[in-house]
Amino acid sequence: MELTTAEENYLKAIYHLSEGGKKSVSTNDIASAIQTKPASVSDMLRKLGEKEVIQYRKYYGLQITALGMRLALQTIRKHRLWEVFLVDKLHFAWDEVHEVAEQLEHIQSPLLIERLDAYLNYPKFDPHGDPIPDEFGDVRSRPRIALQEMGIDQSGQIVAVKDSSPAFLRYLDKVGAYIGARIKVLDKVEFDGSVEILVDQKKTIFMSKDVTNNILILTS
Amino acid sequence: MELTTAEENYLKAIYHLSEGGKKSVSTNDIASAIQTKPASVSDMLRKLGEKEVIQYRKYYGLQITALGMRLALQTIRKHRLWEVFLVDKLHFAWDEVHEVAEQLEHIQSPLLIERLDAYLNYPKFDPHGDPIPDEFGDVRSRPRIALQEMGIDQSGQIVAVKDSSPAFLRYLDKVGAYIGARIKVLDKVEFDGSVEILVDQKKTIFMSKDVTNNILILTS
DNA sequence: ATTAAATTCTAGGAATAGCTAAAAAATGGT
DNA sequence: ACCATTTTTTAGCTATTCCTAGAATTTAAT
Repeated sequence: MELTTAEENYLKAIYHLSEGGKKSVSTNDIASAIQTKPASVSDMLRKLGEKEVIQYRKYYGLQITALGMRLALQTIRKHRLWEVFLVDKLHFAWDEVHEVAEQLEHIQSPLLIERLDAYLNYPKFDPHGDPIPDEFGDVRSRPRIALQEMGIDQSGQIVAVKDSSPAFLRYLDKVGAYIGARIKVLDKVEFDGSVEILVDQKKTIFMSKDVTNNILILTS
Repeated sequence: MELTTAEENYLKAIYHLSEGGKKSVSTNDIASAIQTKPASVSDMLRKLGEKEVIQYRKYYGLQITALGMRLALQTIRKHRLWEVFLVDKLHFAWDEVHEVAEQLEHIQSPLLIERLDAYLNYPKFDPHGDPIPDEFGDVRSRPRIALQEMGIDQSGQIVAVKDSSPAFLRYLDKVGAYIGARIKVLDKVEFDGSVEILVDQKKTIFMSKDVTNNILILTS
């Protein structure tokens, strides 16, 4: 079963909104997620329902089907593999990859993705630390906690960011807090929640609570 | 000025047909080149005329403008760079690259192409030996002759193929006549026009006239 | 030069995907 | 339980790009 580019984008948004912990996904949510109008969303939901990638009951919510899940994960896999390519091979910055990957994810060629995956050495996480589903849609996610939740002397590795806005990513780059960096909590300030951390056993930096809440750590 | 994917494909076809030595490009030619109906072509020509990438007079032919030329060469540049990527990096075979490159060429990101070009080490020719235009649309083409036209003892390098059908490309791969191979003509058979050549100073192979007419050589 | 054949264009229609405006249904406050 | 607000859907339009059928124009043949 083939999906158009627009359908793939809707399905991906629906998947992300479903995973986001929300019990039910609303038409308005989807509309603002993909920058379109609710009326257009209604139209598309009907179509996605007919294609059986979602179960759709008018005025009530929708539920993504097993088929829909599989297709969404395929698109997400492609998106994240391309992001790895752009950053690792073409030296794009974190904040430059998204819109290009958004286009590349719609290229249709199973062989291409297979070869790209091999070429990148079967990466398990994208540059933002999000897991890359395998060809069957299986995602191996690791238990992660916010840097803010860590205790003094606890150490781990930066594996993801919650906020991936260009401004935030640029800040992280500047202070050397890249995905994969090994960090250790040296001190926490009670008063404002700011944290002092050691990065890669050599550089000490301070981060505000706003920042540490947005950095996810795989503890060790 | 922005072109849609469909417009880019028409313009590219028009460019190729114009370069093909034809004095004027017909609606039928375009239709068969891009596998569509003449009626659809007429429609599109009107639109391309309005966008001033071609000069179009109903019932008489069309002429590609300087603007159209520049845009067509940009698309061709992208197509050929992607082909190099697919073959050099992802180890695609000659006959597997075309349809994927056909999709990749429409990705819009000047930065991507700039980085890809650098990553591939600024290649001047694609895997079929066709020249890659630079960012300004300049093409440095080399004088090439058909293998069939070479004399005995003349040597050179395979730089392109006229017929790039999968069957032909597979045949070339099988006999070891890849793009870039250095060859020397050992003998020519008067009777049927077949040619005996030495490939890379080690392997001797026979090729029929049909084959040698489709292989282009940069003589040395 | 006139007619037949081929080519090319126009008209009208279908599918996709978006929009606005307005109707229908669900939700929330009192 | 009712009414107002919010959410969602439907209806009707627009634009793109393709199609078929048929009309207009050019070309080729006698």
